[in-house]
Amino acid sequence: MKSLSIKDIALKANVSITTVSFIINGKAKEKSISEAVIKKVEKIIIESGYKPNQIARSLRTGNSNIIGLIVEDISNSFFSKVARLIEDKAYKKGYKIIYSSTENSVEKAKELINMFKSRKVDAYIISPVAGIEDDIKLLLNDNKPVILFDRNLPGVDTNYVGANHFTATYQSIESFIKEGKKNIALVTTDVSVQQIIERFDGYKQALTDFKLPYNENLVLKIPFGQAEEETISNIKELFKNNKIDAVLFATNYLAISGLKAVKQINKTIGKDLSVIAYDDHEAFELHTPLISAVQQPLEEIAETVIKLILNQLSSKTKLANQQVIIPAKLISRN
Amino acid sequence: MKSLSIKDIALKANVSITTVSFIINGKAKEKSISEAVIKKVEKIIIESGYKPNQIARSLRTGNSNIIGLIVEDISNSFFSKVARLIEDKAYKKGYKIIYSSTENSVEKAKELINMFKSRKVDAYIISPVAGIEDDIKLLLNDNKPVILFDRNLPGVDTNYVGANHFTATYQSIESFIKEGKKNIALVTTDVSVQQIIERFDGYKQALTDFKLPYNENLVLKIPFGQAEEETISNIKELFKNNKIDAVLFATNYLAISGLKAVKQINKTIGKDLSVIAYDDHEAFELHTPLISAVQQPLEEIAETVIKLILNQLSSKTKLANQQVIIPAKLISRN
DNA sequence: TTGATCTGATAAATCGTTTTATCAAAACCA
DNA sequence: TGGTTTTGATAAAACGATTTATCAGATCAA
Repeated sequence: MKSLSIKDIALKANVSITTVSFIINGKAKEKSISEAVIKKVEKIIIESGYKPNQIARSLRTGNSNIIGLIVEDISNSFFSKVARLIEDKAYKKGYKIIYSSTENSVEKAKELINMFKSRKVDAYIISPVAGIEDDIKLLLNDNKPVILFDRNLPGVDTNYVGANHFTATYQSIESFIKEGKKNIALVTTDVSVQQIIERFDGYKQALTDFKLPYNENLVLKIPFGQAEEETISNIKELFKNNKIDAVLFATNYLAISGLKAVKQINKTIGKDLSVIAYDDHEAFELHTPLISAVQQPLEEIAETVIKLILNQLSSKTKLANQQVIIPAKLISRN
Repeated sequence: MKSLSIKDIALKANVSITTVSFIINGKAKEKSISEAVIKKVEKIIIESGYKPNQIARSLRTGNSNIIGLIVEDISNSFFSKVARLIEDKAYKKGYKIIYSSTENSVEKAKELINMFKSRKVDAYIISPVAGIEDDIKLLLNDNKPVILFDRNLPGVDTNYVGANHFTATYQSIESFIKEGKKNIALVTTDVSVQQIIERFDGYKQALTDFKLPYNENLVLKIPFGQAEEETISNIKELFKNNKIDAVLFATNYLAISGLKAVKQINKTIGKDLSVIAYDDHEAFELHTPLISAVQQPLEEIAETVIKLILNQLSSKTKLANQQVIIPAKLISRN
């Protein structure tokens, strides 16, 4: 059951391999192949169901029509939704996406980059972890388009698409304060990636601007990858040990654990406790009461990422790097 | 910035390309290469950071160490979670996964299979749509391992891993009946894939066995891919036009839409309306009241899929096809 | 001593494309 | 007419690995 090669087609059509190749690649006109030959070869290709071997093609041309997408965790709904949108849009332009999760491990991220590199992907979309700056610089030296998204990597000069995490966080805290809240907690993760830091900074800045004291006991940093039960018990501790009347969760999975924690202790969300989650989730629209959330414009992020990539892939000259900051918006569900 | 090739390494080490290749592939002993040469070449490889070009390797060997995973929709949490588990497990065995979504389109599914085929993936994990039977048979003829999961394809003789949808549905309906419910609705989709049909059959069989009439007005089939607002309004209609005291949602996203619908009309889940969702979701654990759900054992499914694949990849002879049915369990959260 | 086996290594074919260089014949031009 | 350009097509090199066949010299067995 060997699959057909261009050679078989050439044989059947009684022309050379070169001719077939030109026809396949739409260079027939340019290379002045006669109409009759084009027709004949095309007919044979269709009838035989011949599909060019992409591996051989990639080996020769050095590109693959594949874009590599590296995210933190494909099972997180934020990433899976963005991935799906990116996939759709890329697909329409003839590009395929292959994705993989880093789980925030520097080592795995490096391995993935190497894997993609040895597969000759044409471009990279990366939600990076700190520590892979040099690997990314290598890609850039290699003239491969690299778009960072969701979080930037200070020290790497490339394209970035992300939401305005600082402002969105600031506004969330501001809204708590305007409700009259005074003891505002932040539940975040311990990974030091830029978007998490920005969220932390937005929190602190809002407190300062509105003349509330910053109390580090109200900031809980959950280790990334920690089992959920432990996270829930950490959060219960937080509430037990402190007087808290509002809480911002810096990621949607933390908010989910947090809501479970709140359920287990005797707190009711509403008057005595306000909650905002960062990154929306179906659960928040269904929760009783509804949970407010900071919503990143997924569609717009995906669209921008793809646009930047395609621009670069189609331009022969190196384009100026762009930093696209897209506003995130607080969806108040009170 | 050309990347290094095996030729460069051979040159530097002053040996032949063949020798380097043997060393890279661990055949040095077998091919009786001297210890000294092995050491020298390995040193150069490490120092130079040489990584073999996988494309060239694939072209020559015909395989890729890549497994293709085709799901219905990667942004559905059931699939993204299974995908992530499969990815982890495959990764540990040196295989990479590339995934893509079919969106239940026959055409897109065929295209994806072709894309994977022309990339020479070593094996296929597919959550199929009806209509791609012939394409799958071609893969099998080609001696590529194919594992169907989540839903089987009658008429294709290959491996299958999935939950016992019939029994789980039957038990769900049975539990409604034991609560004393008499007007039990089913909200499902219009796609005629096996797992959906099984769920439907389980529903009907349970009604029959417990001597309840089957009323087709109580079965709502939502077109796949329909906008959520419309789904919600369909479900509201269902409740408006019928006396319903229990409802089984055949997928988690339908359950989410359904819960939103219930929220909008004046129904309260509890005494007057019981709800079970098929496939669990974070939202159900947080909902007030808690929502019961049929939980598929994701970990076990992923584990079994990978095991079947690896067995086949490592065995030279064709193994007998296996149909692994894993029990799904009803998590009662009342 | 001679033929056989082992040791250590390599040259060259191969995988299936794309692309460059080349060529013969026809058409054009002055 | 003879030189130049166009037309229509091809042969062969290249991409970067793996693998088969081959080889010279050393060792061994009888």
